[in-house]
Parts: sequence; C-alpha cells; structure tokens
Amino acid sequence: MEGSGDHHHQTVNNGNIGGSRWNPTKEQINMLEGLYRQGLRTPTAEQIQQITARLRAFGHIEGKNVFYWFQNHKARQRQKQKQDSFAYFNRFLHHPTPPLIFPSYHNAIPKVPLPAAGASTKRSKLIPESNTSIDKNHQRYNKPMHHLRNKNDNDQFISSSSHHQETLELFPIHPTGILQSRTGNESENNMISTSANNTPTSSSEDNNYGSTDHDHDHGHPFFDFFCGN
Amino acid sequence: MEGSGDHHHQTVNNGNIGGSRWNPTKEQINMLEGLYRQGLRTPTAEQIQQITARLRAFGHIEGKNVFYWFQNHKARQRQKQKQDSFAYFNRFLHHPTPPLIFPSYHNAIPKVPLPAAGASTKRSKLIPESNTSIDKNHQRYNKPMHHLRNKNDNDQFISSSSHHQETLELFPIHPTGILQSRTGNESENNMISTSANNTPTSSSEDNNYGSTDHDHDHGHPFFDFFCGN
DNA sequence: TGTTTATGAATGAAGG
DNA sequence: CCTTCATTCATAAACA
Repeated sequence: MEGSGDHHHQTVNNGNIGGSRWNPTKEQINMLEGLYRQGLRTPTAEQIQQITARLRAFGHIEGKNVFYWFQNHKARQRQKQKQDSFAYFNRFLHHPTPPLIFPSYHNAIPKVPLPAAGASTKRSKLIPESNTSIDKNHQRYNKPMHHLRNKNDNDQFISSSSHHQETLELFPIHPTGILQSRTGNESENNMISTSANNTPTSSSEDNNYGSTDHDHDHGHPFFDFFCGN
Repeated sequence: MEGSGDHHHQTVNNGNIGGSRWNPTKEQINMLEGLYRQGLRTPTAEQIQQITARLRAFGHIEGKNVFYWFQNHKARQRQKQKQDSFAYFNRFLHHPTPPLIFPSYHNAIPKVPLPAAGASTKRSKLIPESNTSIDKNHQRYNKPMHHLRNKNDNDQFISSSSHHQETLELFPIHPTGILQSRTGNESENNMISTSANNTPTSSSEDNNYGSTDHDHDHGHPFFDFFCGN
C-alpha cells in the first residue's frame, strides 16, 4: 500500500540509483529504530546481514548502511542525551523545587545519566600510562601514548638508540631495489625501498609483509615524491 | 597565490596548532599509501621514526599518527576485502542459478578465494568455529568498506558462518526480558544507572519502546517478519 | 531558492 | 589485531 502513492516525496534514490548516499525510507528507519529500542546497539555481522536483507524489501540498502546507521544513531543518541541530562541537571540547579518524588514502587525513572557521575565515560581516561613500549623481540612500536606529548620530537621514545643506524634509509633517494622485511633483524636496515622488483618472498613466515597484499601493484615508483616529487 | 606561505587550504590544523587530532595532508597520505602499497604493513619503531620525520616536512605529525594510520589502514583494507569476498560469495547464495552446486553449506563457510585478489587469507580468525560450542557470537561486522566516490553494488559483510539459530532471536516481538545478543555487556554500555535498576530489554537512552507509536507505517508489528519464525 | 539542519559516511584514536 | 568511540566531512532534506 505504501508504495502505491509515495506522495511523501521520499526523494529519489530509493531505487538504489543515483549513486549518492543511501537514503533510508520511512519503513527502513522505523525498523531500525525499533531494533534500536529493543536494545540493539551494535549488531553483529550476522545481524546486520539479516537486517539488511529484510530492509532491502523497502529499498536499496547495503550492509554498511545498517552498520553506519547504528553507529551514528547510537553516537547521536548519546550526545543528545548528554545535552539533555545537562539541561536537566541545570534545571535542578535553577529550580530548587523538585516537581515530585519518584514513587519507589513505580519504576519509571527517567534515567539521568548525569555527566559527572564518577565512573562515567571511560574513554576520557587520563591514565598515567607512559606507553611507548617496544616489542622486546622485534623492537616493534607498541601503542603510542595518547597524551602528554612533547609537541616536538617525542618520537624518540621508540628506540633507545642503542644501535645507531642510517637515519633516513627508509626513503632512499635512489632505487636501492630491495624491499626490506623489517623485523627480520634489528641490525638490518629496516627500510623499505622504492624498488620495482621487490618480491616479499617472505623469508620469515611471521613477517607480516606480503600476506594479504591484494592491493599492491608495484610497478612504478611510488615514492617519487619522496625522492623529489 | 603561493609564494612563501605554501599552505594548502587543507582545512585547518596542518600547522600543528590547535590540539585537535592529526589532520593528514594530501602529501602525507600519498606517501603513507605509497609505503603501504610497497608492502609496509606494520612499521617498526625505527621505521615509524623515519617516516614521521619525512612526513613532518608536510605538516605536523607525530609517531603515533603514523602508527595509527598503518593500523587503521591495514584493518580497513582488510575489511574491504572481506566485504568484497562476501558480496561475491553471497551472489551465489542469493542467486537461484549458481554456476555450480554447493558442496556443503551447513556450516563452515568455504572461504571464498576473493574474486579479484589472491588473498590467501591465512589469517584465519575470521570465521569457522565449526566445532566446539564456545561460540560466543563474537563475529561482528567489521566495518564497511569505504569506496572513494565509487558506487559499487557490494554489500554484506563478514560471514562467520555461524548457523546458529540466533537468527530468529534477533527480533523478538515480545519483550522476553533478555537481550537477544551481546550488546551491553561491555561494562560501559551506558553510564546512566542512577538507580542501577536497568532493564536489559530496554537499552538506556530510549526507554519508550513499543508504545510511543512513532512507527506505524505498516499495519503489523514490524518485527514479526523479521522473526521469520 | 538560499540557508539551516539532519544524517550518511569516513577516519583518527584508543581500549582490550 | 580487533572492536569501538569521537569527530569531522559531505550532502540530502527540511525550512522559511
């Protein structure tokens, strides 16, 4: 029925055409919201598959649309709610007259998150974590520090400069022709090159080098800019 | 007009000031991508140092930026690949006319070998549990791919091949009281909790489930067909 | 029809 | 490495 009229200028793109961004139909949005209200926050892959499949009956839709929708919706509900709670809180501050006490037996609490509820947002951590650790075995960069940066040259945290090495071998001006496999040996020159005949040939299996290289089509020097371009 | 102030209008923050998050310049991205295509996936500490040093010539940048960039880029490229393979795989599943009959489809998805890439997919992890009932349903949507202004018809996502029956529980019509899947078990879920009396069925922010009738386009509970039961 | 708002999409940054 | 959150960008939609 709803499809016969379509008078609600649902705009175009429902038919998947256009190429612009996905524009959900009312039905799709209703369903997504319904799911969200049911508690669905971050659907799994399977869930997304199912949702997408069902929603497809109402118009073009892809898995990523569902994924993004939930991401955005959750994030925005949260931020909106944050503001609300703030306003709510402010109201209390400005209004020393609470409307009424919540009945204890009736649980319809408006759930006020209260921005500063102690252990709130864990993301706002200020942990005194001085990361900057290196893999003991491979001298690998481990989680960088998130804050407390020098704003200058704080990159030295990486290596203890125990062994000096060519500082700029990473971007050789001349095509050395060898694609390094860092990690192979700290002593080795852990730098990539702009070579064309660089086949990982993975000497070391652990070396995460050409494992899934499905997107590298070496054939031309990419680093001309490094060299001068 | 570019004489001395060769600052492209790359939005802001390229000058390092501001304190916001790193906003890579085009040059920086080009170089990073170039390195990536050359096979660099997880640069070592020294490599990061060098890369950072080089890229700093184009704008403010820190080691952690490079570190994160590689991590994100790698992960997202992989996701993209997964999406593609899934779309490819799904094509057969959805079409009543597959080029050939499927050998087995009960469980354990046959890792489709990527239509366009030779992805060896040795990373495993991405799926088949097949046995052991540990299945905690951990397979999540791995982020959709981001096609650069390119409209593609691929959707779907990682599979996980879990033939688990959770399929039906995804959309419970009636408030069973249990959250269909893992959703708010991450601890942080949603801060609120003034009373700690949170009902699992209803998330947190939106507690108006079912009755607010803001979604009445169809004359039937939108989830009954979702249930597909 | 130009401006504002809502929201899909992308990605840097972390946490675990 | 994988998952998730926060920000931001881009643009269709809503509005006056």
